Amino acid sequence: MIVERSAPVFNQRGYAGTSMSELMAATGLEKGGLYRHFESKESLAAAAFDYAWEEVFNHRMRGLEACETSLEKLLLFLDNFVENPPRNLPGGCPLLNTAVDSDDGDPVLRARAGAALDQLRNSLTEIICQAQINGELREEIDGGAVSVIMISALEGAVMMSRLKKSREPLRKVAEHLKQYLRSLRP
Amino acid sequence: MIVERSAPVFNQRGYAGTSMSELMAATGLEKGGLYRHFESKESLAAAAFDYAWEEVFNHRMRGLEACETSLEKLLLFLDNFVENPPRNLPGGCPLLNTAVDSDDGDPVLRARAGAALDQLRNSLTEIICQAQINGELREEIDGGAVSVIMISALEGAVMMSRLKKSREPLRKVAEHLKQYLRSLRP
DNA sequence: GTAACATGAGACCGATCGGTCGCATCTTAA
DNA sequence: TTAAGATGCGACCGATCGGTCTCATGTTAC
Repeated sequence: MIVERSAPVFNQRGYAGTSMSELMAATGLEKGGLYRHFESKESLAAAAFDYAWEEVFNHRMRGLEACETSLEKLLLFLDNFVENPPRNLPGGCPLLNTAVDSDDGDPVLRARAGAALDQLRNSLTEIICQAQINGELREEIDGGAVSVIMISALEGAVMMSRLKKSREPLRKVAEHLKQYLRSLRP
Repeated sequence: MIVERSAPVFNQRGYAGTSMSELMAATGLEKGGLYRHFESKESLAAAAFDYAWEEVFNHRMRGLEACETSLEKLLLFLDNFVENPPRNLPGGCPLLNTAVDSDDGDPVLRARAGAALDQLRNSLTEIICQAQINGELREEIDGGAVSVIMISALEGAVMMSRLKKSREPLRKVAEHLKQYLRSLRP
């Protein structure tokens, strides 16, 4: 419950921008209650990120196992990405937020973000690889490069969409990526 | 000079993560000297962002006026983007950093980031539009959408490259965008 | 019933936060 | 030479920071 209620605060305000008193307000606990379960603000932030990322990752992967083809999985992934994120997790993508927040700072959070990126990249690469085996995508394409391109474009679009408070950038990028994936068919 | 020396600190550590004492150390001034020229930390951060963005924007646009065709301008823009950024401005792209930092927070910085994004998007859209007039790109493509796609992919790649401390994502994305632009020729 | 443990409150800590202000010093122009 | 303005120092302010500790109150097992 502490992690669940802290995650949105960290995700919206960033690590340095979040104070223990805000976490006290969000959880309804006093300082002693919080430090009973976490030895530091940093370890709570790490746990909150892990929780937030799991939520977001599962949301993006929802329903993929029901797809008949690997290409459909990739298209559904794009739809999931553009769709409203879990409403209990405002503040945008935790991976983007934490990566930008920590890339010159906290090594603990930075490592968490790096692991999350690896997980996402590996998942996409695996689907693309399977699509190649199935003959849905050309054999000569580099699955790793395609997933880097997809993730970059989507995360950059999250930044733009949030800054402009408009889903338009995300939609345009997802549409472009769909077209791109179709262009990779044999 | 204050702005010049403060900009890298804000860019690396973020707004909330930067303290006045760090700015004092970076500028060599005491607190009184700083507040003589800026009424608050926020107004200094805004000035520092404007400076940082101008540096980065100029760096990305460097040499474009010497290109013979508009398509060459777009390709040079991509090369500039991937190339090492101004060495006096560590911490990655100020637009990405400030957008992610402020999208749920400080409205002053948020507005600055929004204006920077508009400037970049308009500049690219204008080049694309000119390329269409020149017959270098097909007429039916949406220049605004293409610039959104380019910026999204590049900024997302900045996040990945910085998190992984590797230029590979940026290079892959730039290569993909070059190929994408070529596919848009008549 | 009671001993052992888990949980949380909240007073307290030194350090640091962003910000103010009076004063000394420097620069400039007449 | 000197008056006026510009500049910067650094002590100082109250508030808040992350973190600790003691003590009271559950909760559980025997």
